[in-house]
Amino acid sequence: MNRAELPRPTDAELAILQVLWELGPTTVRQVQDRLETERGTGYTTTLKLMQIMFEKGLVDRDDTNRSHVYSAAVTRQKTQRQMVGQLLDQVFEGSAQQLILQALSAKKSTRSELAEIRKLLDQLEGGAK
Amino acid sequence: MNRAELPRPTDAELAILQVLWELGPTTVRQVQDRLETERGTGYTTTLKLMQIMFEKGLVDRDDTNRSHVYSAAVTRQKTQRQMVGQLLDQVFEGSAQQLILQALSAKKSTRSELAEIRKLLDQLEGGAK
DNA sequence: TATAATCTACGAAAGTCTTCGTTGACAAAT
DNA sequence: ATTTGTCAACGAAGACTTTCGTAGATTATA
Repeated sequence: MNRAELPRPTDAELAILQVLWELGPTTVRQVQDRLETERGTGYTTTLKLMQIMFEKGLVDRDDTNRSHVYSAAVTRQKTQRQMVGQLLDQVFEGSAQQLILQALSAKKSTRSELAEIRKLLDQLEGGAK
Repeated sequence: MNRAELPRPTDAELAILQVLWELGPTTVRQVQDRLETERGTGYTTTLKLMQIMFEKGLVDRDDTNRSHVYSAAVTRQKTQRQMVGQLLDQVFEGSAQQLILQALSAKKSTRSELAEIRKLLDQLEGGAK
């Protein structure tokens, strides 16, 4: 079991992780094709970043074929937890409510989305002390 | 009205902003006294950071006295909004619900805190389409 | 007044992040 | 078989971040 704490992904690394999370195991080329439109960076930039991410342990790599196949070594959920936790410490003084308030105002939610959150609250209320 | 988009504060800058938000206008020395315990950095480091933040427009400065008095040029709320928005884009695919779910699981909330969130949902439901 | 303490300013070092050019290996096309 | 295209590897440049030492000015103290 690897319990070593992985570093927080940088901005460029997160963009790559997003693609890996969405597509599953893919080559640099596939990631690059996706990022080129939204980031406009060159192929070797993406390659280099993914190599660095491999060294950091953020991605796994299958190099049996000439085109190496990369996959995320951290789950989206774990990364979400890590970054939310840090954000709570850095700008919310640990107040989850304040964060939730900002999240709700940052992006207008539909009625059904609000209902889902309400459902979530119902579930949590069973376990809250 | 200054509508120019300010850069996202770095980690060290956020630590300083936290102090400025809490104490209001203060000197470098006061910020440093607060940060020394939790960060262990020297005085000139804090000074330099605050000078850089002034150049970036993240803080204001009153230099009428020899000890300059700094104050946050960005509100905590605005910074929260900025960082939550970015986090939503970077790791939540824009889903506020997912972020809220993680926020709730990242820090156990009490029953009364959950009730407050519920109240907030009630308010929002008036305006949701 | 002389000494010590405190402050700003400056510069630079060390680390990280992002970018890309170049090279050499390998594969595909002609 | 030669040419063309694709890939990983490497190195390095440039920007940014964080750190601190040193110098010079100002204030406080002895």
